[in-house]
Amino acid sequence: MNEKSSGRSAERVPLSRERVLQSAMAIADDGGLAGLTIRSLARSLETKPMSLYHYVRNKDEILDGIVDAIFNEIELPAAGGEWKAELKRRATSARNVLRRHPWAIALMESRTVPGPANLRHHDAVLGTLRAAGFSLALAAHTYALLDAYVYGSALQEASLPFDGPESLAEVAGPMVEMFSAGDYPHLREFALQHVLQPGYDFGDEFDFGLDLILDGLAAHLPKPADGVDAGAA
Amino acid sequence: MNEKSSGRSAERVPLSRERVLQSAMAIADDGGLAGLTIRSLARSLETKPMSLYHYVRNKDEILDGIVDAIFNEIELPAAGGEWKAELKRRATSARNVLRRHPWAIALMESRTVPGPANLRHHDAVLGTLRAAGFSLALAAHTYALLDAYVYGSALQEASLPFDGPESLAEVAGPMVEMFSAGDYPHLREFALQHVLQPGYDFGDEFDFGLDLILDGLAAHLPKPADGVDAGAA
DNA sequence: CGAACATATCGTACAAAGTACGAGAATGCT
DNA sequence: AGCATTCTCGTACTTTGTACGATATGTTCG
Repeated sequence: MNEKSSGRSAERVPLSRERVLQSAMAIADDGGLAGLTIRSLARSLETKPMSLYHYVRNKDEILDGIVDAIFNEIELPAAGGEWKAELKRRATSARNVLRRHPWAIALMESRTVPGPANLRHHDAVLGTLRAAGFSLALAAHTYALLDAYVYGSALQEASLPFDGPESLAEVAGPMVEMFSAGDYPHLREFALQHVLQPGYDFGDEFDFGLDLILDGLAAHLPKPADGVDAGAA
Repeated sequence: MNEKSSGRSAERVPLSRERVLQSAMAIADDGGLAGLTIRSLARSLETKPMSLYHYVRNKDEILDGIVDAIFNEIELPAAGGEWKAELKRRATSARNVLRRHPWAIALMESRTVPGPANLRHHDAVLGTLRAAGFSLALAAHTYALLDAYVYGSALQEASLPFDGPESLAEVAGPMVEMFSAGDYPHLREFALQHVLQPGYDFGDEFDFGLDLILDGLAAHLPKPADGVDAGAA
């Protein structure tokens, strides 16, 4: 009746590259990148460090892998849809993903080899833009601008010393006092009169910028051609 | 006639926190963050690892220190100047600094305690905005948007697998072939028809976005009041 | 001048990390 | 059953940050 030693061993899911990457993400999610070590990863998979090396070449490959997994979580824009709505959806999704996995931002800089999910992603966005009539040049501008904004926003949020509107006061209060000496008058005003006011949430800033950018881009499109008909030619 | 042992020892500049940080930046500049270790730092200062600990508490303090040094290199906007020009100057300067020190971007995310240069910087930008008539709310939006864009652009450039328009071809050529299989058709078109065309330089994308953002912001200002005179109240 | 103290240097050593090497166990195929 | 392939992991080496405490180098005061 026994298969190997204990009945428990039967339910032991076999190791796999997928499981390794999944576990790695889970660890990074709640311990930061620093908490992700080969040893901690092995522990969480109930195995030993060196066993992992059968599924990944080295730690860098794990990092590349989880960065690409991130791209898989971001919603792709639909090629047929209205470009502004599609881009907004995609940007918002990307931003939410990066909020959920703040460690990914730091990784993006160091991992220069794009994975398949990353490529698929870029391709879909370009497809949406081209279908909407963006020239190649404008598509390039758009892509650079939007992505910079999304990543930059994520970077900003990740480097804030607080996590949400609640914990803001805990940090900002003491901080304001520190520079009540007279340095940083504008910063002081800004903190006291705006940021620390009830209802302020830094997270809300994202939409303002996103809309401003999308509207600005719309103005660069040759002809919306959404009048009933322009008589044309 | 001898002072200590050899005449050479006289010209040995004494260690100091400044020199430690300076050396750290130099090492990071040409070896990346990974090249910056306590030992490599000590070597470059011609001393021994443990000697550094008299000037900094630990490595984290070094990292905080060089991040703040980065902010010192960014041009501050003048409070009196025309806001758009001032913001553009500052954004361009920040972007250039981050290009020169790409490692700084990765650090920004992890270092959550702002240094004095960082604070001074924020204060100056806010001052410029307020002087130009930005409400606190609009100033917050502006700051978030512009910084996100600048940092995001830097992040993008840092994660490119090439360094300039020249080395682009070396990397992109093989890459395009890799997905000539039929996947990523838009990416392929984009690369072949646009990015790989002579004259394309990703670095040029920055200005497009910056101008778009600044123009968009201008539209949010209550009244330029730059007509000869508005009769006013 | 010398003793006492402060400041700065650094030798030694340890813990935590990535991973090379190769032995052993498990599994599949004929 | 026997062999080959695949997977597991024990051991050990290297690189890192840095704790601890010893030395050396001024500085001050009697």
